[in-house]
Amino acid sequence: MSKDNVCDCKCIHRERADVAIVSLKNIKCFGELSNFFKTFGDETRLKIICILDSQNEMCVCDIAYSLSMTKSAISHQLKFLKENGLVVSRKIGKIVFYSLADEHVKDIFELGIVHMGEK
Amino acid sequence: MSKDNVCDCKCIHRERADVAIVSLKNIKCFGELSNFFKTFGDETRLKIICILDSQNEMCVCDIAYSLSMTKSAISHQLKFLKENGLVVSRKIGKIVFYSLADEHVKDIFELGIVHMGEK
DNA sequence: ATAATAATTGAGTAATCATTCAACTGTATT
DNA sequence: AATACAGTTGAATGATTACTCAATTATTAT
Repeated sequence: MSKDNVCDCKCIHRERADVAIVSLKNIKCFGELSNFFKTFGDETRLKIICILDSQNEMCVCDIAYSLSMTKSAISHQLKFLKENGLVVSRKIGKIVFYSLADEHVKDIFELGIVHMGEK
Repeated sequence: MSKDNVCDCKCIHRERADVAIVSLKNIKCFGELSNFFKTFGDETRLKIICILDSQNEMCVCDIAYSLSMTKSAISHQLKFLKENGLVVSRKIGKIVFYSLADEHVKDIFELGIVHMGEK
């Protein structure tokens, strides 16, 4: 789509739009940030986060068992979670233990729970 | 997939899995909660949230102009945002003004920004 | 009534994504 | 060396989804 004729409207509140455009320019990381939130936006991944929120660390096997899903499916999702900075892992022998990356992940997850409770 | 043979592993930490299963059972709303987070997980929607975070309220037209997108595309996303409880709207004449639904939405968005900043 | 405009809607499409399946890697045990 | 098992990986597939386009609704102005 061409940038020229992209908005098919006579903008009503030009000043407001200008403020909006400035606030958009202040944030450099919409792509990364939306990926971060997208990671919370899947039921399976959210359940993994819930599990890791209740335990210090869990291996792939335990998570798969707890969710009645295959190790493969869980491993794919853990990769997604790791790539987007929500979990970290450490390997001991054959076993890989996963845990939440930091307090922000806990905070955001728990804020979501509170939000649901208040509806 | 049958529930019986769903996890292809010999579970290593049975006690941990049992704790995990209990913590999963405590939360009734994974579907709704993942939809709530999913709404933050798209670049366009996140920009709309950013805009509404910087202004009390904005009409569809202004948002479309600010993002160089069509009113139709924005309207579809606003519908998604509204259905998942992130925005509210009020109509004045022909114009529909949208704003963030509550403080939780602001909090989660701003927590995300902080999280990005610390990486 | 007619025209103009803000916004919504539904169908269509291309892109993205969650899970499955089968093959594979790395580590420990015998 | 051979076997077993925890975990990963890539391709395939069916489902979901973001945006476009064209048509439509609701409101205001002439």
